[in-house]
Amino acid sequence: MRIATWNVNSIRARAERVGAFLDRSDVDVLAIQELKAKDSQFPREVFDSRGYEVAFHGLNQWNGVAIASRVGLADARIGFEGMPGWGEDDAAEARAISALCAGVRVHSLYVPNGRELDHPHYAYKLAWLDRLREAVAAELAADAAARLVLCGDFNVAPRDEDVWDMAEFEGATHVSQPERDAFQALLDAGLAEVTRAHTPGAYTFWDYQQLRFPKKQGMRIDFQLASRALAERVADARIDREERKGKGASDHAPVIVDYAD
DNA sequence: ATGCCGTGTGAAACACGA
Repeated sequence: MRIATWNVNSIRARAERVGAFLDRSDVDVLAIQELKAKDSQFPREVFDSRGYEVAFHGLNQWNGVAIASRVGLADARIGFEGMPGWGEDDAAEARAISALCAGVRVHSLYVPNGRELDHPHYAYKLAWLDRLREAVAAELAADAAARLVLCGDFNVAPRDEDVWDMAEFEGATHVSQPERDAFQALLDAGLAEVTRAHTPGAYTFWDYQQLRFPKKQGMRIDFQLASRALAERVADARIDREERKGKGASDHAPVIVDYAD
């Protein structure tokens, strides 16, 4: 089974590109982040016309997540147990959705950005990651052999090599120790990051500003974290860097993993 | 060339991203 994760930065602006990606990439499941659309605005036809079932969750112009599958899509769940909210009303944001696809619990996650180290959004990000860890731990405690994968934009660069120049990130989010500790804690809960070993030195995101892509100044912040039972089935992984090229590209590239049946 | 920020809202300027 081939599973991809991709922060598309607007599903409406990227509808044609997403369709073209499905046509050429032969993915069975696509986890999508940053829809930037509410449910009523979601372009179902992109997926319907290609034989993909799709579950999506969008509340407004921010965030938004979806899962498309051509190998079955059942028991879609919005959010996760204990997911923190944000804002004055502490409302849940559209940052998590999961579904059962061919026996695998696939999560599509858009981890909060954090904004600045002293911003309330940073504390929100850390709490969000910690509650996610608890939810995963509970899921694996119930079934240690569960096949599950956390796909998404984690907004954390776990290692120094995951940014082009650490000097550019002094005092910045994404590389701070608490964020990296939170990411590691997710792994310690019983998950393995399965893309890095197959894509050494690669990035998944390049800022639109400052010519980051042609300068090869990117970040590795998009991952697939698989449970042990699924991680042992990984055959290959790649990052579709071509997708970042040209007019109308998302600032993130798709991250694709092949799992043996 | 991969090329100097993009998307949504709403109709100018701002929120948000990382």
